[in-house]
Amino acid sequence: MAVSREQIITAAIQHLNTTPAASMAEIAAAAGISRATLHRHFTGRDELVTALGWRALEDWERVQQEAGIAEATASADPARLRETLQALLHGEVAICHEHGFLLTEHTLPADLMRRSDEIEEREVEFLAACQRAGLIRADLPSRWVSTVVFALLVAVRESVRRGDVAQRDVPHLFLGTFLKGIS
Amino acid sequence: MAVSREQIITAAIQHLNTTPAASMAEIAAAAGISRATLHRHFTGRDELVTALGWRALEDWERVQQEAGIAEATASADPARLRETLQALLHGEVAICHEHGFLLTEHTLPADLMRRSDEIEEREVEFLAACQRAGLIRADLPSRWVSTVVFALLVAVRESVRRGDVAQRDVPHLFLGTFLKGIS
DNA sequence: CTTAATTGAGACTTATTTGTCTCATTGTAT
DNA sequence: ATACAATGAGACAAATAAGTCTCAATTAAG
Repeated sequence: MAVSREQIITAAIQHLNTTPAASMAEIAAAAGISRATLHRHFTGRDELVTALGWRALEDWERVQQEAGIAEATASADPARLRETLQALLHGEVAICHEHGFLLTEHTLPADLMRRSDEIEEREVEFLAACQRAGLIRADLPSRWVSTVVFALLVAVRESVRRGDVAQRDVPHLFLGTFLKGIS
Repeated sequence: MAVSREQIITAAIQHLNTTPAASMAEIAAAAGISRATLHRHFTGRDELVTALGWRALEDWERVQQEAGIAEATASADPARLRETLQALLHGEVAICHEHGFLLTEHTLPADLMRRSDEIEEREVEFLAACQRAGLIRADLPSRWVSTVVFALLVAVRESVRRGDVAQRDVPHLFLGTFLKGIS
């Protein structure tokens, strides 16, 4: 049966998450296709990794949209912001396992990075709205809060990978730690 | 002038932190020595990276010892534990900038990983003592707390690298976020 | 000053990976 | 059944980096 481009991307993400330095041959094998076919879909490794990057951004943006952060930011309504924050963080926990490998990639094209900055910027603005609404301490730089979210997702990823915490406990631990800290 | 093995290690750490995929030639250039000399000190890339790993563990353990976590853990004295926790976290913030590149290395030898586990275990035990003393919430798994520390150090690293927060604000942000969360 | 050790520069081989190409095979649509 | 498209397998060249070696130059020690 034919393996679609999207399926290749999915398989590549999964494999690169466990083996970030995998060769094209390994990735092809992981996707269940030949190396030649992989090269028919993606000119080279760069194009493949770039495609994975765009997929990651799509997922991230989808989570933002499904949570409705733009509308919540505009509304400035504390109750709505709280709901949206919950939804956003839950969504991000759900997808964080797939995109950790991007941390080690340093050859991503400028337009992808620009898009990434845009999406992050939207999140920073949302978090700033949460701060103005009193949901998040106002004495912290919004960008720091955003980076903390990102870092805690790294913690989630690591913990699950090592088996320290059960997958189902993760959202609760994550949210609790994020909001209330550890003391 | 002669460049010592320790100096090479230091230079290699600094360079690999900005360019994790650097070749031996690049590392040699960064250390100000020739490729041949680099190979006289380290049989191969593996041996070099392993040496960097040991250096990182040394630094980590030194921070633990200077903070005195073993004694504090044994004492079970809340006041002492609080002091020690502060010292530990400050020390770890100070060294976290140097060892981020290890995240992308996957060829570290078993004995190094074992040593890493030992040092981490000591930290987990210390954090557990902090929990028993009421400094840290007892409803969180100690290992999760340990991973959160690690993750927040990632956030510190990222924030400083991107220039989002000033270096001098970092310890305060880090400690505040860790202990009290963001709400 | 002389000698020994260390280093730098560069040539060289080897290994790995990438990217291209060909051709036989498989699967599918008409 | 036939023709067309996609795939798999493998050969091949090019690129990159690792690792080894030699030799001249530099440095340090006596």
